[in-house]
Amino acid sequence: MVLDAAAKVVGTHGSGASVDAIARQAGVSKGGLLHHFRSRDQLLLALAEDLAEQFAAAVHAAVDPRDHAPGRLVRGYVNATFDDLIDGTSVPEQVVLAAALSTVPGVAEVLQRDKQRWNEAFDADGLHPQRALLIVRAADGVATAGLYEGGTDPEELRRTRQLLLALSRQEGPLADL
Amino acid sequence: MVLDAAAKVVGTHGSGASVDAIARQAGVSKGGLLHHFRSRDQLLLALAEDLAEQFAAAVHAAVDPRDHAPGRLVRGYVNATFDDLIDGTSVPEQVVLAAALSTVPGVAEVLQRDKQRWNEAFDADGLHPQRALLIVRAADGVATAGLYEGGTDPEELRRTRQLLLALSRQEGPLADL
DNA sequence: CTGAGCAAACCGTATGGTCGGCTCGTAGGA
DNA sequence: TCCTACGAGCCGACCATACGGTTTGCTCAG
Repeated sequence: MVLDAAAKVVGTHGSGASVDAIARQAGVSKGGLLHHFRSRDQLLLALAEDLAEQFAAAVHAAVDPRDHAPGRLVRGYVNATFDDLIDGTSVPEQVVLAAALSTVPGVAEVLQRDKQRWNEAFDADGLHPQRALLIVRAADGVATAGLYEGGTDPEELRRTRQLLLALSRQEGPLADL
Repeated sequence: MVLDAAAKVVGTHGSGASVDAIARQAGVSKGGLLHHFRSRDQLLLALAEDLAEQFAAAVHAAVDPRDHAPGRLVRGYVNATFDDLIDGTSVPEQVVLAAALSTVPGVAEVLQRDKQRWNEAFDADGLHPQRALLIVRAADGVATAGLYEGGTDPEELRRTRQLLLALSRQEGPLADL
């Protein structure tokens, strides 16, 4: 798809990626590309929305259908994040993309709305809010950190994932830890 | 300073910020700016290095000199992150910058080396490695998340900070939480 | 007098966006 | 069934502008 090509180019060349470059990667001409997206900014905006959608789909796909305990969405979030972090590179790519795109007009609002939706979903997930927040933020942090290195130790990733999952299976506040 | 101006422009306009724009923000001409930095890429590289340095200085300044217990550096890291997250906006800005710059040739290596140094420093901090990792990644995640919203609830930030600090004052593995 | 610091004009190139035209699938009339 | 008209999708040439980097020359401290 066109947006996949855009994601690849923006991921490697930053938010300043040229329409030419994206079009070439997508196998179309610049004129053809701008026939679908009125302008470069609209293209990047569509990319941001697609990104958020893709990640949400990955999370919901990672939720265990047999899991009905509180925190199931949090566990899906953690698993989706770490899955892509271990064998693919798509999540860190998404982090770069989100950050790179955050300077494009309109994208900040999209990301903000998306984050708001996540917060509400976590609130409805049954876990103590602070506990859910800590777990999700830690997963975010691991994904962000995964950006800067050639690849984190897979064994460490596995342990961290297990720890976060274990934390999500307890309830109540974290204050007494 | 010139790099501060560069940080501001790159933070708002992305890694594609023009030399002109940075020069104007810094109050010098493009020619004058390129007199100090051979090229645009060198300027952005210097910016990345300065960024890493500034953050490291903030962390070390946030370490309580009377604190000699294991995890003191982790606590400094947490405090530095949350301090800037609450009253300034410089840390989220640093996150945007790091991500935006990560596509600039050479910057990825700088950030990677910096991250490696942090890992070593945390290893020498006396805390159980997995515990330190969780705390630091959670702080990173909170900083990253702070990007997308107009501002997280300060009270929630305060509580999260206290939680992370409390976690850093216990020792041993986290498995039994 | 000299050289560092800076400004401004300048150059070739790359960019975002527009435009005329080409191709082809298809609706519809005979 | 055949022919025609049409419109969506796409291409490649084109234009004005903005870009990175170089060069020239001014200013002023030592």
